Amino acid sequence: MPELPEVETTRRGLAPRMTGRRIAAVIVREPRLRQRVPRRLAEQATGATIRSVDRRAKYLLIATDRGTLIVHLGMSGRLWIVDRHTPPAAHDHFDLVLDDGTVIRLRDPRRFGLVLWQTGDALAHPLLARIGPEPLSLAFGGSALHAATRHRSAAIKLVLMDGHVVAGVGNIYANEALFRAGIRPTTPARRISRARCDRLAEKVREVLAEAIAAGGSSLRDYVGSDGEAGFFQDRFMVYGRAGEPCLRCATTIRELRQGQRATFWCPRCQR
DNA sequence: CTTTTGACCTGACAGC
DNA sequence: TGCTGTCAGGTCAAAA
Repeated sequence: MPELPEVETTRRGLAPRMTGRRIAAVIVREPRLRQRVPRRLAEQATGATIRSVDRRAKYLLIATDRGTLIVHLGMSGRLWIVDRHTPPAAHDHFDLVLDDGTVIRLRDPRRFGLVLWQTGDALAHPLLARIGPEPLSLAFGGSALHAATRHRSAAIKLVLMDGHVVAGVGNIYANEALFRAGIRPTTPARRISRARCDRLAEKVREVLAEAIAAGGSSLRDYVGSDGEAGFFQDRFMVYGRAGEPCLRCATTIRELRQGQRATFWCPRCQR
């Protein structure tokens, strides 16, 4: 379900409701996520006071005075606020109950998500330590992208989706950024000039920022932490539009497979 | 080191 | 209606 804009939308919805609150209870109904939910999570986290709710790539970092709860939504996860009397439904694997009665609930049918606990520096966790620069930070730009791609013969779209090159660019926004940059997704990464790296990095930032401003994209059942749907899906130029006319030049949008993921592109606008 | 492939898991949907 | 096959927003480990 969620790419970076959806995770950021979730973070923004949760942060004001969670910051400063104490964790009153931790309920694990199904520990078998991508990694097993730590057995001692409840005893470690209960009673901790939440300092902040942050994001690194697509990981949510709920920092407390005792350690950090690391949550990833995988493909189908969603983290939202429910009334404390809402009975858990199917796939509601995890609840965080706060001292004011707020319940933060994780629903994840496919169980590709994660709930982990890390004491000390959360960013030192093995899953986070080697992630590339945040796309919306100053550390990412044409210069960084150019440097990271010089020895990569793989297709630019695959490299863009490699979290060690740049954090959090998933399938939808990789497709959309490449369209905006006018770059063919199959181009070997090392063949992209510095000028085009500048342009591509700029378009990655632009499309992510626009999607965050729109509250993310609501596909299938995704909604934000407050239950509101995002609406960026209405602005897709290529994603999911195979066979339809390009919104810029009317050429038929094409589809191919790269790394077992669907790629959509306009053969005229992207070269 | 990089690249490629398969694995994890459930639900929705198309086609028969 | 039910079966089968395919696909889905992510990421990692293993093999080449």
